[in-house]
Amino acid sequence: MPLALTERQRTVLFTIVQDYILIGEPIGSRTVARKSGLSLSPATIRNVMADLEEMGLVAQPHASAGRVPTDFGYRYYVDSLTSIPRLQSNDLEALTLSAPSKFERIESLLEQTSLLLSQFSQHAGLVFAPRLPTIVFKQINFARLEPKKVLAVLVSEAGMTHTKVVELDEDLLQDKLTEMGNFLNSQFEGLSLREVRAKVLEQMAEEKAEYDALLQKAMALYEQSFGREMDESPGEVIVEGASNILNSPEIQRDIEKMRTIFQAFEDKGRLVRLLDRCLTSDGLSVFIGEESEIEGLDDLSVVSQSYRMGEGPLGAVGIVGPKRMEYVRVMALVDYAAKRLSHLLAGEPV
Amino acid sequence: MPLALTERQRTVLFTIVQDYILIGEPIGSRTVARKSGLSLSPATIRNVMADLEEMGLVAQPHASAGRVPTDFGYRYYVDSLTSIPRLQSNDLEALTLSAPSKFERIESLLEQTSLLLSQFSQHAGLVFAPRLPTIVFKQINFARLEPKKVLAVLVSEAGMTHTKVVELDEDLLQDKLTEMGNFLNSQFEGLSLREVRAKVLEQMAEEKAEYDALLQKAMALYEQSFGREMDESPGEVIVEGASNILNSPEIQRDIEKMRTIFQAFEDKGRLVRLLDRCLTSDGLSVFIGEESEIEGLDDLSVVSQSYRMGEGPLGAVGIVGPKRMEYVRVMALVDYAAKRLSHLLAGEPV
DNA sequence: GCCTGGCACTCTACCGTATAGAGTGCTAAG
DNA sequence: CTTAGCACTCTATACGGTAGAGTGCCAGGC
Repeated sequence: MPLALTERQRTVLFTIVQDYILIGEPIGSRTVARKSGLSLSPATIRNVMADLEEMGLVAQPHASAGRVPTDFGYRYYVDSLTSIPRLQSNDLEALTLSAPSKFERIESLLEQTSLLLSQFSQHAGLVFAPRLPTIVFKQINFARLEPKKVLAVLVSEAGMTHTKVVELDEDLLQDKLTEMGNFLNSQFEGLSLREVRAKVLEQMAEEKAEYDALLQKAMALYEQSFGREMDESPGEVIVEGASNILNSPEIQRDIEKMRTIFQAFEDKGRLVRLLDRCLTSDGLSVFIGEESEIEGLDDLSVVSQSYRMGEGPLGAVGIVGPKRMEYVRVMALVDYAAKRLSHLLAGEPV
Repeated sequence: MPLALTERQRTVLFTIVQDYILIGEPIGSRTVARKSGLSLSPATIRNVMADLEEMGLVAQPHASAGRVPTDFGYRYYVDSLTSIPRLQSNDLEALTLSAPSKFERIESLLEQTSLLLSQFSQHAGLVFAPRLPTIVFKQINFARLEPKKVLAVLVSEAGMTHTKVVELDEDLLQDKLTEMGNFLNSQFEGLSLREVRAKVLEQMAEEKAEYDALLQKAMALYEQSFGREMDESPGEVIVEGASNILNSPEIQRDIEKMRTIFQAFEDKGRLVRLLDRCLTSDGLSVFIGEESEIEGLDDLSVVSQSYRMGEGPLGAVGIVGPKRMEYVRVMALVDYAAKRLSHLLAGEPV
């Protein structure tokens, strides 16, 4: 049910939301009367506000205070934005100046993106690194660290590396390892790791005779290094500017809440659950309060957008801040950052 | 000047320090009289305390409060420990149960170590990853990402990888790149990156004719990827459990201080400066308050110890917490973690 | 000469009260 | 339907008084 509001009710609601985002204190009828442009008296506004409260869109912290938007109120406000906001020209200018236009390490590019988001929004920046199954195989190398102990290094198309130390039953010399690497490279280049995995399992199930022993072992070695990893790997999250959370007064009041929030930021495994929800929705996602379903973030909002390389989405970028964040600006920032990141990864100029 | 205290003064000071660490509130003469074992009256203790105050070892928050140790007081206390404390048996037991005894990725081993330190100390855990010049060359590989764009992947003896995207003047095919990698591997294996660098510069200065063109290019490619990096690279720091800082009441009172602390944790570049000081001292280091000379950590203490692989120290582990941390236990924890890490890296059983 | 009990003093933390201010809901009149 | 007016409620702030903890100092005792 889309919940129909009259024009007047919408205006009052939006005035409350926008002013509360700006001021941070409950908004009274007097203020709304002045700022809404409705030329109505505070008394009339009060009646409208009572209606909005009954619908669950606003609430009062205590009996004689002004109104504050509820989660539902924010949701209605955000849903009313018909298109993804564009950046203001001053933001755009500042961003083109300070955002990186090339990179030497993809990991630091992701980190810089997170940092940039946090600096421009004054909230916490969030970047989900590409997850193992979605990345595209470029090259694999093995290095013999000790007898029977090998380091597998996988390079993705985007230029990220993933490593794993593997213990072997037999001791393989570096020459053999290099040969195995070359073989795997010839077989797998350009496939996603999901596809690689399927191919490996298929080959291993087939007649052993088809390949010679070494190549069979190469397959097994790959499976041992990255095959299983794919199911378990929690994925990486890069959080920057978490301390900005301390700026918002509603958090400052409650130390216990602060602790929970910082713990949530530290527990990457928990955060990653957001990634899936963002990737499936395949657009700009806004999670208000408990909508994120992440323990500890129930007093915050998350805005995120996926970035891509080639066909599929790789990961996502986002901003975490208080529920009274400037949604319009933050949404524009996140969307811009995701698009820019996608371009950079594809090697296109920005 | 070693500052000579009478036996009685030492006892009173230590009682104040230990009790304040335990309780967190200013300690009065009455309490000291009871707990010090000195069988003196509070009045006498008060005289001793006045002496200690004059020497700058203790202070009163306000005129009619008990005494609190000053930074200097903590320093005297820590310096009085003649040897590095050993772990209590219950800690040792719990640690052997929950500490990892093998690892699949060195990066996650470092992370787990940081996490372990934070969990056992209830403060923030700190791990400085090995820095570029100190690591030992194992293997290098090049992957051609796009025309004229190559990813260099360096594997260290310990099994860490370092990557860099390099833009080339000419387009080199993967075959050539592989050949270049093999050549560099044959030249450099087992050298520290500092030594590698010296060798590269030396070779490049020599007669160009000595090597053929490709190998000359290989040297240049190495220099371009990791040569310069060595001077600039800020080094990596892994902080876990920063939210534990919120446990200490003296921090909770001052939101502004909290923000500064969290910002310090986020600014890895600033933290890394501690590493140098810890490596040069080459033992267990304790920085009390401003001694760390890190902006934002002036109300905290840092305990750290270096870990090693082979001859030289690689990096350091540590704990950051309030000045009234349990120094004895924390020092034992940090020392144990560093030793254990060194063993694991060397492939020895623990 | 050192130690100790006693005492006056100081400072904080806490509690209750009073007050100003903001904002509401309701009612009655335009 | 709108609005002015009014009584009511709740918060935040300031103020004063009190209990408690701890100190410094002094005078007397071992």
